Amino acid sequence: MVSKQDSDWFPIMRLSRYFLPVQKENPAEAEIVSHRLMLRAGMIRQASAGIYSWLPLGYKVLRKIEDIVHDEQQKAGAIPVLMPTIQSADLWRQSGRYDDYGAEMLRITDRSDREMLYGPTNEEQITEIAGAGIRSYRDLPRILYHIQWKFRDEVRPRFGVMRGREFLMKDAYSFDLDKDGARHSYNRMFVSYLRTFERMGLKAVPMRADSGPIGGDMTHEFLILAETGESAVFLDRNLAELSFGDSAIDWEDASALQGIVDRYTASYARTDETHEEAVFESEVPEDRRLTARGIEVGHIFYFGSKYSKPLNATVNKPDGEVVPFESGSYGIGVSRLAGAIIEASHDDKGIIWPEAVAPFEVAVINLRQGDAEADGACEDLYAKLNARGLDVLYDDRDERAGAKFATIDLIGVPWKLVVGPRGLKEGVVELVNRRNGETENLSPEDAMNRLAATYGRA
RNA sequence: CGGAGCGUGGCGCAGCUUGGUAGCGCACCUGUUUUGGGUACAGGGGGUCGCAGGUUCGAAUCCUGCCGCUCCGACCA
Repeated sequence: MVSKQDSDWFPIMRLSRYFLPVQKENPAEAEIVSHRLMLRAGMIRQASAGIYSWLPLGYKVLRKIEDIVHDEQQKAGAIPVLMPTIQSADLWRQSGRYDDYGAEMLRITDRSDREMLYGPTNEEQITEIAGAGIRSYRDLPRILYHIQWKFRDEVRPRFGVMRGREFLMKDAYSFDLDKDGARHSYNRMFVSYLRTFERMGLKAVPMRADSGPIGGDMTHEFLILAETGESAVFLDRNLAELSFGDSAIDWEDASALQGIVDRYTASYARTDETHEEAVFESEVPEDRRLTARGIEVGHIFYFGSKYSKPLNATVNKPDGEVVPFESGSYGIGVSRLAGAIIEASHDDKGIIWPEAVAPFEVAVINLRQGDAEADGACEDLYAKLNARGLDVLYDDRDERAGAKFATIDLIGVPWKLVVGPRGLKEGVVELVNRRNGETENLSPEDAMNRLAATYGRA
């Protein structure tokens, strides 16, 4: 488990002083459940088509998702950088994509009539950076990544942040001397993705992607299984049951990584784009054939010297030969994940956040605001939970119990600590699990210990 | 890009056909009441009716143009 994040950025919170514009009614424009819930829970507000502001609650979730992605990228050996959103057209002319990319690319001219663009992706830019900074085979391999806003002028933005025009993406780029090295880098990212999504409480399955003009087997999409997914997916049920748990990984051991990748790619798993029914039926026994829907949250591919060649990003080999980098790129839709997690985890009351990405880890609910005993007990719990490193929201609004439960359930806090005069007379508070509704009456101390243990805090 | 539709307080909507100076529910404010899963009553604040032009004594309503947004389909983290 991650430790409580960024407490300086996200100070402890009591709801009476927070900014949480929740709505009782469904916005008319929101068709899918994650979009509806994000609007109702006050996570986002639309600025224009496919462009959103992230309000405090949504921003907090986004940051928690980012934290996990950062952590897993770096564990896998990738190095963080930050490239600009605005790029010069020149680089894109060199790679030949300035004309190829078409209307999806937002083009801008500055005051000197220079042609600029709001980056839809960063292959050109990172290749230029790597080319300038890496001269020798001794400097390889390297994987650089950043998490940055992208803009793609989609013809039809929809589904809230699931397909916005502006979106936050983690994109990593690998640089290797040869194809074997590139495969190792590819496998690092492959395994990193499995861990990343698993940590977020998601079941993401790698599926063979359309390899396009480059060809080869080194391209996979990672899809979360969710009823409302955009793509139909076909897979061996066994794949959906694989998991890492806590097992350690030796990222430098190329053959070990290859073993993991092989295990996850041994069984049939494809989207409707590459699906072949005959192959599906011959490779997967009938009782293991799973047909479902999925949301694409990651995409990795190897593209060799597609960019290094035209951009002249080269490196010296031991024998003095000068060769272009062998590269791949590896994307995770960070802002999309916020929506995708909700698609995969909600009920009719609202969002059910997996603990690792929940905006708040526990909500203290005061059933009788203004009652001296209840107020005192809540303040005490609030202070102590904070001191123990838990991300706690105290619902201290002067509202009835029902309104508090409705709000807290809507915004999906995984645990509720329910405090009222009645329970306090017996010396207990209620610890309620959002997902299954299970309730336990515990002493305040026991309840806090239980929460700390759940989140791996002292 | 092809097809359909919608813009009226923060949200959900009615009013438009048949022009007469804007209404309902939620939310918000005040008071009373209530208090262990969205209390009840009373009072109240808030809207250039997307924008511009036109017709008319008078336009949310009719006409023209523009802008914005959504949905279905083809394309993508």
